[in-house]
Amino acid sequence: MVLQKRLDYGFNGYQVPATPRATRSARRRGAIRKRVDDNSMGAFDLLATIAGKLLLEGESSPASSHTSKDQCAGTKENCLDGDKPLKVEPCDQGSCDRRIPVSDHISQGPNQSSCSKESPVHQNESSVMTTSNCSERFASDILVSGKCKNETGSFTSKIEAGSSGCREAGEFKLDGEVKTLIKDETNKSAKVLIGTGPGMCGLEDPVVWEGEPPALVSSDSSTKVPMYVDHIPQRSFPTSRDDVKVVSRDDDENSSGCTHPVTSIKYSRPAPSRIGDRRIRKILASKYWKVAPKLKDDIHSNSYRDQKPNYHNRKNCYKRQRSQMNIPFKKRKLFDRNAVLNIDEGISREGFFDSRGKGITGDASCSKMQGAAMKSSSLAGQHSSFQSRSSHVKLRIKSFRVPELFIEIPDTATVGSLKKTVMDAVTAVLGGGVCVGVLLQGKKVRDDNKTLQQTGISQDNQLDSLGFTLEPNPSQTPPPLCSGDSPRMLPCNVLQPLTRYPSGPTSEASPEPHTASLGNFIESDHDSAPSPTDMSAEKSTTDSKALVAVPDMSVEALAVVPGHRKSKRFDIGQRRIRRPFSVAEVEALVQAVEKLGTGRWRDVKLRAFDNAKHRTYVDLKDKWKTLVHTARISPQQRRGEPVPQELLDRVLTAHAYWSQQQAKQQLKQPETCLLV
DNA sequence: TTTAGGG
DNA sequence: CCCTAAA
Repeated sequence: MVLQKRLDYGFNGYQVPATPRATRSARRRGAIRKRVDDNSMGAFDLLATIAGKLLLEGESSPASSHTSKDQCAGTKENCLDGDKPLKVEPCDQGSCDRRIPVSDHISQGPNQSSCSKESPVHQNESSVMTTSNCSERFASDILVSGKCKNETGSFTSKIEAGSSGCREAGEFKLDGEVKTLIKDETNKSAKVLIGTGPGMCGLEDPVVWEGEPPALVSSDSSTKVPMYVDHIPQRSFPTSRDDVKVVSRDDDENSSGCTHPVTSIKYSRPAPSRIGDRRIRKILASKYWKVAPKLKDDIHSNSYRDQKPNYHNRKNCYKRQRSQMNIPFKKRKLFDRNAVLNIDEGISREGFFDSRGKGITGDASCSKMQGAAMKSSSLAGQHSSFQSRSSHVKLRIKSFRVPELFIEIPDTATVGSLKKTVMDAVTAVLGGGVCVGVLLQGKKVRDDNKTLQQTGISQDNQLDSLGFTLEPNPSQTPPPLCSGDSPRMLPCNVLQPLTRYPSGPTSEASPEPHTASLGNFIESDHDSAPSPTDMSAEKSTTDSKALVAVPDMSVEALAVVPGHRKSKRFDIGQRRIRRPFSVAEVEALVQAVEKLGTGRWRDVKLRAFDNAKHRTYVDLKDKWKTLVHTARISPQQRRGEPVPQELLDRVLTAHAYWSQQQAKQQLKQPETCLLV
């Protein structure tokens, strides 16, 4: 029996808690999360190998600072006109390398503050700080591309001009495929938000707004064929765009929770980055970057003087970028925790290559994964000229496609903040754990251990068909082969983006400005949000279609992986996004506690937050704890959204009441038990 | 799984 | 919010 006594408590009526549940059969809590970090990955070998042999025409990818600078300038000039809605802001002239231009821009937006603050913080945390050129570059590129797209026709030409300069610099370039992109846009319901001006169209490609809750699925992005600035015959692989679907966890869902005024970025990649929590409302379509990094034979050697410095810079950049990322706290945290290191290192040297390699544990896994996660990019590898020495293969990668990114940003955000957001997203992707995939004649080369010779990559005729892809971190989608848990994956996880849904369970919640936009998503709160897995699957499927070359694998991989993937990788180590309780939620909580008392959090949850999946009874309990604390401290000491004093008073009253009750009950309990 | 608390 | 010991 359960004894419930009705107390006279003034409130609606408190009830004595039912008999302690303690009696319930105890369950084993067993789940232990273990986090495994696995460094060992062989996958990367292949890349490394290639990288080692790649010769970059230009300079090393890291591009010397000056080059980068040039590039920026070039881009700017060429691509941007002042009038265009989006301007690419090149970094300040010389300073490009040093600072992230974006940040500068950002200043305008509310975000800025956060950014600035954060960055330092991160730095401290990570201990790594540096300016990065990279970020800037990316940003600029991206912007440019977007712009380019708008302009389309003209665009191309412009770019080229610019690009030429850029290239030399060895920087990344974007290509825009106008046509394709446009199409995509069409397909997508999305609208470009970013640009305000009519001219904004360019944005479209880059940024797509999705009407739907971002969390879920991005529409399949159509494949796009990247154009290469180079003019080189573009082989376009119709790679599918990676659509990334953001997976959101239930928990993450509510956007309302998002407090970040600024923007949150989600990584499109399903991958496990722990980093991201953010969910995105707006999507940036992935863009293609062009990377014109040039690698020298020796990775080590990249020590060409210039390069070397670059190397460092790059590394720094990445780190910094991370630090800067807007990514919500959680994300950052994740980053920090995880594996930042891994990735960074890789990148630093080789640029993308490394990073990926590192992240990826195994090639095979990667490829598979990639399918699942995103197919990311097609490689633009144009042609590689072929080896001068018998033993070396020269490859020139003209562009990389960036995985699709989802970005959430308030309409009120400034262009500068948008830029930054995009940059951060890109950075996150890169830094987070992009994997490099190698395609040969459209097929993925899975075996990392094979030599170029063995794979045929070194053959002249093959070079043309050699492609590289940037893939989301596999970690998310562990290859079927790997046991789900396989430690390997973990490393990848780092990257895994967390997505956050904007929607707040109880609509009431969303305090944020975005809210309006988010409003649509509210439902997503309720878990309606598709699971990442699903998304990935779909996406992958789509992608696969799009991708001519690599289709099967990806599909398969997807198919296999999907189900499990999410849960595990995702969860592992992932910290839920912070979702401050809204006043309405607090009110509901208080009311429920008044009625049910403390100690019955499950009931409270069921009663008042049954539809708020992201609020667990533990959360409610914790919230109550904090409410009690908050109620006891002076208003000046309180932080966050102010809770009406009235509620706090109720909290104290109820808390006192139930505490007393509990005490009584304890005394009586023995009897009760007997009775029962 | 749920509670209860510390971190 | 997370993590965990206890129940």
